[in-house]
Amino acid sequence: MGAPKQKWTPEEEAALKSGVIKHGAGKWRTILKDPEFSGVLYLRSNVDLKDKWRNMSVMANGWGSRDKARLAVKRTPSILKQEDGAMALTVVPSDEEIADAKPIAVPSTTVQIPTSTKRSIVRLDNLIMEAITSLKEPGGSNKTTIAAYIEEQYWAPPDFKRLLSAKLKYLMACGRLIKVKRRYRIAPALSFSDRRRNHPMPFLEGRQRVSPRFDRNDFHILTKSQIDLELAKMRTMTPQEAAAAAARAVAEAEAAIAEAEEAAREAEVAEADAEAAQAFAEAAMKTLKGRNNQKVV
DNA sequence: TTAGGGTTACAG
DNA sequence: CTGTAACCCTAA
Repeated sequence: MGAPKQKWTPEEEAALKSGVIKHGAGKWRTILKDPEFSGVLYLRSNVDLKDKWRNMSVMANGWGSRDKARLAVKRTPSILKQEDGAMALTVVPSDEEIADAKPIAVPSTTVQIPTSTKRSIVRLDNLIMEAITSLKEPGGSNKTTIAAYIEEQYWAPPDFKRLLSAKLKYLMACGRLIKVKRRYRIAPALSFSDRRRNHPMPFLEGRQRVSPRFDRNDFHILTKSQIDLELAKMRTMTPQEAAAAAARAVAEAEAAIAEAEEAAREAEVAEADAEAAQAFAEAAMKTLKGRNNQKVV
C-alpha cells in the first residue's frame, strides 16, 4: 500500500559495501548494528541487506540474467557443456579468473566511494603513527625504521618507500608529525587538519554523528591494520564473494587514482593515497589467487 | 539469523 | 512482454 518499492540509494549501497568489507559478507545483523552504518541503513532489515548484496554480487559477476548457469550445471551427467556464452566461474584455473573479474563493470556505485576510500586513506596515516608510538624511540624514529616496522608488522607494497616518503611529508605538512634531525615524532597537540580538500559526499544522515574514526587517541582502534583485517575477511568469503570484493577493491583504486589526477595540482599526497588503494587491491588479488590455487572451499 | 528459492512491482 | 530490483517465505 504505502510502500511501492523502496529503492536503494547510492548512500545505502556504499554503506552496505563498506559494511561487508569491515565485518564480512553474511554478518548482516552485525553490519546493521554498527553505528557506522546504522544511520544510513536504519530503514533496512538484515534480510534486505542480504538480498541487496546478492543482487549486487550477481551484477558483479556479469550475469545480467538470474537463471542460466544454475540450470546448465545440473543437467550434465558426464559431459561438460562449454558452449555457454557465460564463463563458468566455479572452478577456473587461477590467474585468468581474476583477470576476468577485474574489468568487470561494477554496478554504478563505483563512481562514488565515500567511506571505503576514506578509510583506506586514513589507514596508512595511522600505521605510521602506530609505528612511531610502538617503537618508542626517544627523539622519534627515522624513515627507515618506520618502514621496517610497518613492513615487518604488516604488508609491504613494492613502492612502499616512495609511498611512505610522500605520506611522511604530508603528515608534517599537516602538523601531525615533527621532524627533528631525520627523526619523526608525533606532534604534541595535533590539530585535526586531515581534510585536505572539499568533500562532496552528501553522505551521512542526521541521526548518528559523523563518524569520528579519527580522535587523537584513535590509534588503537585502527592500528591492527585494515589491510590484514580486510584480507582476513576475504578468506572467510566464498570465491564468488571474494572475487566481487576484489573487483570492488580494484574499482575503488581506479576511482582513487582518477581522483588523484584531479587533485594532483594540489597535493601529490593524493597520488600516494591512490597508490595505497591500488596496492591494497593488488594485495587482495594476490590473496585471492593464493586461495584459488589452494582450491580451498 | 542467514541462505536460497520464489514472487511481485516497476522500467524499458 | 521481458528483465531487473525489491520483497517474501522457509528450511536449516
